[in-house]
Amino acid sequence: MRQSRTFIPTLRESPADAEIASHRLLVRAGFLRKVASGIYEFLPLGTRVVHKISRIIREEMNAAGAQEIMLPIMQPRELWEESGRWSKYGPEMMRLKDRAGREFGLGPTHEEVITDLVRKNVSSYRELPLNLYQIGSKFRDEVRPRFGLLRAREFLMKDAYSFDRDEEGMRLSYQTMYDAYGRIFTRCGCTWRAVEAATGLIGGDVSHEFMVPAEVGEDQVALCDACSYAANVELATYRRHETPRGEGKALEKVFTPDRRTIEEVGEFLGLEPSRLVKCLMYLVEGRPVAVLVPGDREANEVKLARVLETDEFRLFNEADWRDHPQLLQGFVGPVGLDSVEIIADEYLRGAGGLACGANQADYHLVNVEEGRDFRVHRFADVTSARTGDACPRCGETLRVEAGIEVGQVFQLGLKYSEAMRCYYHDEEGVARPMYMGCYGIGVTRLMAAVVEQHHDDRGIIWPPSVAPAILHILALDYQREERRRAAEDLYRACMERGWEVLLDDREESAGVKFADADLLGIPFRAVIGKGYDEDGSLELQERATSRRFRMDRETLLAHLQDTLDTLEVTAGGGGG
RNA sequence: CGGGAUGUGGCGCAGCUUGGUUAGCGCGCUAGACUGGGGGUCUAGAGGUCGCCGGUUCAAAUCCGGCCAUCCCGACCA
Repeated sequence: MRQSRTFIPTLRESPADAEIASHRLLVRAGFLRKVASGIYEFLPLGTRVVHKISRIIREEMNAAGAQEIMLPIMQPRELWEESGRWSKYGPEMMRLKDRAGREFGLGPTHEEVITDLVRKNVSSYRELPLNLYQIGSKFRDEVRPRFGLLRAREFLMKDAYSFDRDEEGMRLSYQTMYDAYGRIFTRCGCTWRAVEAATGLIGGDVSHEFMVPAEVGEDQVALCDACSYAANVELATYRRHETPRGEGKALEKVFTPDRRTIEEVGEFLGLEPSRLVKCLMYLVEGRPVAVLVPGDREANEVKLARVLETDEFRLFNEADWRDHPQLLQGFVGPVGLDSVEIIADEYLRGAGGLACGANQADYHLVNVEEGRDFRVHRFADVTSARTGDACPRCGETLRVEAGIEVGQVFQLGLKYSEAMRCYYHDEEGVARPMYMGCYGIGVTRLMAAVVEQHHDDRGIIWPPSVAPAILHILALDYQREERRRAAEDLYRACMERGWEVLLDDREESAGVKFADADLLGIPFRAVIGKGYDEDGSLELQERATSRRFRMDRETLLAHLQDTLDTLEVTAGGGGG
C-alpha cells in the first residue's frame, strides 16, 4: 500500500462523540467512521483488520471441523414464530415488510434459519455430527448503542451451530469449539478468561463467555485466583458470611420519621446496612412478590428470573404501588406480609437482630428474627457476588472485574430442534431430535477489544497477527532522491516476499509521518533518514516498545522474516 | 423509556447570558516559497441553509415552542 494512494483519513483531534480508547483511536487513525448511532463504515485499514481476524477465525474453525456457509440476513417471520422468538425477541429485532406485506426480521442471530436448513436436508445419524458456521452482519436494535464497536446495532459476527445425535456428542462439539475459541483469542493477541455464563434469549443450560479484561467492559466477572472458578456475576455464586443470629429480644416498633432508604434508616437505628432487610417489591406475572436481600446487597435479576421461572417480572413502578395501597413504599417489610409470596436471599435464613419496614408509615421494626417473626416461602441465591466475597468452590477471596464479552458458547440441547422438529433417524430408524450447540464471536467487537488491550496515548499498537500491515516504511524528506529510491527499493523487496507493508510516500514533514505512524499502530517501522545518508543504514522501530535498531537492508528483511515465521508457528500451536 | 448535555465550513471549538449590519479561532484543504528525525514557517486563497420547522421582533446563531440527531448516566439487552 502506498499511503499517498490509500484512503486513510487520520484526524489530529479526537472526535467529540468518542469516549473510549478503541472508538477514539479507530476513528482518529482512519480505520472507521460512523454513519449513524451504532452503525459504522470500515475504511481500508479497518477492513484489513477485520479480514485478519476473520482469517484467524476461519483457520481455527476449519481446523476444528466446522464448515463455512452463508446465511441470509433477512429472515421470514414464520421461522421465528416456530421457535417462539418472534414475540420474545421484542423490539431488539429489526423488522420490515416486503411490498406484499410479508414480514421479516433482520437476523440478530441465526438459530432459526440454520435449524430450518438442517431439518430439511439432514435426516440420518450418518450425517452427524455437523458443524456449520458463517461470518456475517447481525442486527440488533440495541436500546442504547454505545462505545463505538463495543455495542453497535449492525456488527460482524461469526456464528457456528453444531448438530449431534446425543448429549455426549453435543458436549464433545462444545469442548471442541471451546478449545478453538481459546486459540482464536490468543492468536488475536488478547488475554482472555472463559467464564460460566447465563444463556438469556438464546437458551440452553450450559454456557461460557470469553471475556477480555478491560475497564470499559460492560460485563462484570467474578474470578477466584486460588481455584479456577470464574463466572459472570449474573450467575456467580458465593459463600454467605456468617448469618447474624437473634438474641431472643422482643420485636420492637420504632418511630422512623421520613426515613426510607437503607442509609437513612441504618444511620438512624445505628445498624450496619447488612442488618437491615431490603424488601423489594416485584410484579411477577401480574402478582406482587417480595424479595428480601440484606441491605448492603443488590438483587440480581438474572438469578431471580431463574428462581421465579419466568422473565415476566419487574420492580414495582408508581402505578403498581398505587394498585397495592396496603404496601407502603419505603416501609414495606416481611412481618405481617401474609398475602404476598416472600423470596429471600440465602443469607437471611435463620437470621436475627434484623430491622425492616413495619408496613406502617414512618415505622420500622427491630430485633426481627426470620422464622419467629416472619416466614419465607423460598430461600434462594438472589444477590450478586462482589469483590471480597468467598469463592463458592474453595472459599478463598473472589475478585470482580470488568470484561468485554468477545465470544460465547452454548449447549442448546433440544430447545430449537424440538420446537422446530429438527430430527434425524438413528440406526433403528427411530426419529430423534438433534442436540444442538451454538457458538458466537463478535468479530468487530473483538477488533475493538484488541485495541482496548493494545494502545498507548499516541495510538494503536496492533499485535502483528491482526495488524493491517506488518511494516510501515517511512522515508523522511521524500523529496530527496536517494532516500526515496531506498524506500521504494525496500517496498519492492517486501512486496516480492508477499508481505503487507505500508509505504509512507507522502511529502509530509517527519513529525507528521511519525505521528500518523504511531496512530496507525503498524508493529514495525523502517525509517529512512539521516542514518541512510551517513552509511546507508535503515532504522527498524518497534511500535510496542519504541525500541530502535540501526541495521542494513538485508538484516532488516531477515529480522522481519523471523518475526513472521514465529507468527506462523504460533498459529499452529495451542493457546490459552 | 427516564435523567443530563450537545448540535455553528471536513474536524475540534468560541460567539448565545444582554438580539444589530461583513459569524470568528485553531486544525485540515488549495496554490506558491522555504523547511525536512516528532503534527515546521511564511504568503495568498477556497469553504458556513449557525440541526430542522414554526413563532416573537424593524431585526434571530442569539429569545420562545415543537421536532430531529448525537453523546453520557440509568433502565434494558447477551
